Amino acid sequence: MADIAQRAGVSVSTVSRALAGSTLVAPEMRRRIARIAGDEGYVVNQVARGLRLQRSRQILIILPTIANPFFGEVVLGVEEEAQSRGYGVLVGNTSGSAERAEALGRNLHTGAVDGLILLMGRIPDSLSALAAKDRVVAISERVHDLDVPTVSIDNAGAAREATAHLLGLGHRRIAHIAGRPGSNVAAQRIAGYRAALAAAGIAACDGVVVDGDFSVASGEAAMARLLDLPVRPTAVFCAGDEMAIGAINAAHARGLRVPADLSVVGFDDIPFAAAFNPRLTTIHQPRREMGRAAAGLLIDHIDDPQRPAPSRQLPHRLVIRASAAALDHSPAARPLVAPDPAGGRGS
Amino acid sequence: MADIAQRAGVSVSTVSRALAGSTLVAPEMRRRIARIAGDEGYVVNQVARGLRLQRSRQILIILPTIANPFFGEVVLGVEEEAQSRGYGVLVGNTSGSAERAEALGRNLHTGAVDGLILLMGRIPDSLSALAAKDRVVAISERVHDLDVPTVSIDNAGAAREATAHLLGLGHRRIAHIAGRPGSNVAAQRIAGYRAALAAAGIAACDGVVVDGDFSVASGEAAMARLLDLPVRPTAVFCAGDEMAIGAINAAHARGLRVPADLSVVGFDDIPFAAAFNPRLTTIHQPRREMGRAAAGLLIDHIDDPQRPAPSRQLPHRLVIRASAAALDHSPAARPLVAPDPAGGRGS
DNA sequence: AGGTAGATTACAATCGATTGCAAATAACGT
DNA sequence: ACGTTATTTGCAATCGATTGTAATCTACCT
Repeated sequence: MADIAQRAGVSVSTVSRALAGSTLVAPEMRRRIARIAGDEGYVVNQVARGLRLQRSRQILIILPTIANPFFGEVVLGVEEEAQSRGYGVLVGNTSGSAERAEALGRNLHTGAVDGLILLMGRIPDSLSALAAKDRVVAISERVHDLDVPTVSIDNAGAAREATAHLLGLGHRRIAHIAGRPGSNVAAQRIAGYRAALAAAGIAACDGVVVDGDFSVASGEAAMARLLDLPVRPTAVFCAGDEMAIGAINAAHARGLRVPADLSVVGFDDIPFAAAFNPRLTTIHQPRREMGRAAAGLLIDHIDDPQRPAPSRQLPHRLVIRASAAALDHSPAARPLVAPDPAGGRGS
Repeated sequence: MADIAQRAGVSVSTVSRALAGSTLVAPEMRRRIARIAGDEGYVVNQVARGLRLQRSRQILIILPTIANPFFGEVVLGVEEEAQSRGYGVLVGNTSGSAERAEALGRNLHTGAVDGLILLMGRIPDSLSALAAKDRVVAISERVHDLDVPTVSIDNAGAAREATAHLLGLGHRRIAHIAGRPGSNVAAQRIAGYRAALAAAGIAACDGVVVDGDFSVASGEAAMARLLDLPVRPTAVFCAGDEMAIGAINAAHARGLRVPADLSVVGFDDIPFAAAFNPRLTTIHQPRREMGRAAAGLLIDHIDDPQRPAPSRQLPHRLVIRASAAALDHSPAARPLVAPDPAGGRGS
């Protein structure tokens, strides 16, 4: 910038004002400076600017792993909203490391970013202190039991709806493969599942809940355990699509057909849910909208710290595809080991 | 920091040195300052620090979309290496917007980050100038025809291997669903596919190439076109797993069984490749290693700008699973519209 | 011609760290 | 007791911007 100032024969303050489009600098001079800056390939140093202004116009999304397909579109939504309001978005991956989460969170204190969006429920205590403060909003998972504004869906209601769908198809022995113990949303989905069974007057002992951790492998393992039960469930509601996929694969491995022998309902409607075979019946979360809403809340609050960010709940939707079907009461149904007429499955 | 200095009755320079662990400050004083800093909950302002030192110890990964499952583990690899060398990692999503890509790239100039890792081949011209410079490495896709150090696999060789696998299973009419036109890796994979056919003495006209764009939908559309051909291919090699999944779904929609009626080989070995039904035979890319290697190259170069970063090629691996099988020569095979004995597919 | 409002531009402080060099203090030998 | 060296600490400049206030300049009015 000093370069440009010298070139234009003015002081750096004038250059700064000219580049900022201030009316305090003569229009002709403004054009001249803009031209020189262009020629020089000058770009303002955001670090210096950030130091002076004490803000970066950047927000940071912290998530456990970028590999989780649920997050992709959430990030997109955040970016749409942020961009339209002049903010940039960065994504930080903790890989489950508390240390890394802490390092990322520090970016808020150090002025590198103006706000934080958390896509995880478990955060190190050092971050709690931070999150309790300000300029932080969460998506999907409530952060511990902190009072962080959260954008989510009605997880219990959605789980109730998913289970009711299965009940409506005639199923009575409906199992549940739950999310990671300790997760808030996992608990809410269990509660919704139980509520639906109770509302249908089904005894608790006919409902079976097995814990998973949202991964394909955990769904497979959980399903294997369910299939070993003396009296096998005819349907299973999974707290995540990956676990539903794992469950279906486990059923296939036993020669069971989905949905003919076993109905499966997932949760999240991840991008692959519609491409999987069979196509997954699942609860759709408005991921992009959730991202937008969270970014909106956060930026509102950054731009006007007076206004506290409220929590928001967005509508979900049951998407009926092909992995859950009406219960077949014929005696041939539900064989212990189903024949596999297609012959092409598994290996 | 001034606070701490006052509290400890020393100057800020002493505090700075104490916190940096300099031997120039008395051990006792160092402990005292560390304690006070801890009590105050002080964290150094990285923006100010970055301005003074002209480096941030952060690197930025720029990718087209975080939703692409290929990238997840690459990012993990980058993070592992970066963390072990004292660098932080941020991820920037362009969503295909050149404007956003440019804004992200500027972070290098402005000192917000010390280096860039590009996971995309197409970058705006404004970024080209930048990329041509320094402190930039690419993964997988070569950047335009710029001389940016690149970490990749032997795409042509891998494609040749995949096609040879199909040839080895007895297939002769092998189609190819290619990646996005203009993509470097797509072109290399086409070349490898052609080379394999040529080496097997198969006339070019028996090879059919249809363009896709790496998405599930494009694979589905491409396969539909291939199945409309007067003489249908018995196998297809897809330049990406998502397209392979789309192709398989298109085949199912026509009542064809995979691999009984159609063999499919993918590319990338994305996380879902093993969970899909049928499990995908595909080329595995060492994603995590690629991330590590790229980060290593970049940081080597940042830490010692003398040393130019070389390109590196990592080994790939053909993973044989269940989506490709030996060609069935029986007359019943390859019906125009296959019966669907399982009855549970599609909807 | 003198004065003044209005338009431009420059000066200098500031953001929060780091660091070379000078200054102060302590320890020690003679 | 004094000079010398070793150890600590402080001063002040620096990184690259922004901005309140002062200074300068222009032009116009009387």
